[in-house]
Amino acid sequence: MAEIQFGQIIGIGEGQIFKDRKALAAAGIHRPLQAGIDGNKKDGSSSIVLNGGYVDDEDLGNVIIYTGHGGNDPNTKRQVADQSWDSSGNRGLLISEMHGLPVRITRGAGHKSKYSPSNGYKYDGLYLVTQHFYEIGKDGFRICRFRLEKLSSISPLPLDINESLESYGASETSRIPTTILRIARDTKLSRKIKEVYDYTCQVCGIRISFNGIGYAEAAHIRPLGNPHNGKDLSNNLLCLCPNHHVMFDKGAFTINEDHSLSGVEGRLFIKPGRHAIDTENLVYHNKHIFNING
DNA sequence: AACTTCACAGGT
DNA sequence: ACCTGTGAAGTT
Repeated sequence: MAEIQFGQIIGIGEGQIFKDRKALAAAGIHRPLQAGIDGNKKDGSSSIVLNGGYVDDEDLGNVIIYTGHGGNDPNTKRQVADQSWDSSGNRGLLISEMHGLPVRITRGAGHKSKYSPSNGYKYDGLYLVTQHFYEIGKDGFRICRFRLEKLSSISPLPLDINESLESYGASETSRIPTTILRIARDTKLSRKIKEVYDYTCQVCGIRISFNGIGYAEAAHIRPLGNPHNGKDLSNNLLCLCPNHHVMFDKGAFTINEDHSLSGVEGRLFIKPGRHAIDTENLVYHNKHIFNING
C-alpha cells in the first residue's frame, strides 16, 4: 500500500482525461477503484471523484457541495441510511479541511453537469475543503456534506465583487475574505509545527477542534518575502490560533527575548526539546512589526 | 482477514 | 436501459 499523496501529481495536468478508474489509479490521482474518496482517518483525504453516485451532490464549477460516503445503495444510487463523520473518507475530508490540505477533484461522465466530461474521467485540479455540515438529503437520511472551493479561484484580489459572489456560489458577503485569511498554504514545515503543538495556540493555549481534529495556523515571526525577507524555517514559526495569528501579524502584540509578551497578557509556550526560536526573529518583529504606541 | 466502496463487463 | 455477478485496492 503506497502512502497517500497530497497535492499535484507530477506529470498530470488539469483537464487530462482518463479512460476508466483503473487508469486514474495507475496515474496516482485516485487510488481506489470504486470508492469516491481516497483517504483515511489519520492523514486526511487527498482526492475525490464526482461520478453521479450520490443524488445530493451539487457541482457549481469552482464550488462543489460533495456528499460523504455511506448509507448508499449502489443499485438504486439512493440513500438508505444515515451517514457518519467517522467513516474513513468522511473523517479524512474533515482532517483535510481542518489542516488545510488540498484535495484533487476528478469528474466522471456519470455525473451530469456542464463541467463533467462526455466520457471517461477528467482531472480538474486542486480544491480546498472550506466547510462541513450535516443535513437531511433528498432521500430523507442525514448526510455529511463538504463544501470544496477551487484553489486557483480563491483570489487574494477581490474581483468585481458583484460578479464574483455569484460565480463563487457564495451568498454571504463575508465569506470570501474570511476564507482567504484563514487558509494558510500547507507546507511540510507548517504542518510539522502544528503537529508539535497538537494544534494548540502557543499564546493562549486554546485548541480549536471538531470531532477531536485540531485547527491552528502556522505564523512566521519575521515575515517572508520583500521587504522583510524572513526565512521559512521552524525557528521562525509559531503555532497560533487565528486571533493571535492576526494580532501578531498586525503588531497588536509581540514576543520579547525572554518569551514574555507585550501587548497581551501571558507568556509564549515553547515545547521543550521539540521547538527552538531564533531570537533574532523576535527582535525583528519587536522592532519592525510591533505597534510601539500600544 | 474482513469490510467497504460514486466499477465494470456481460447478460437480458 | 436495467439488472446481475465478479472485483481490486485500501483501510481497519
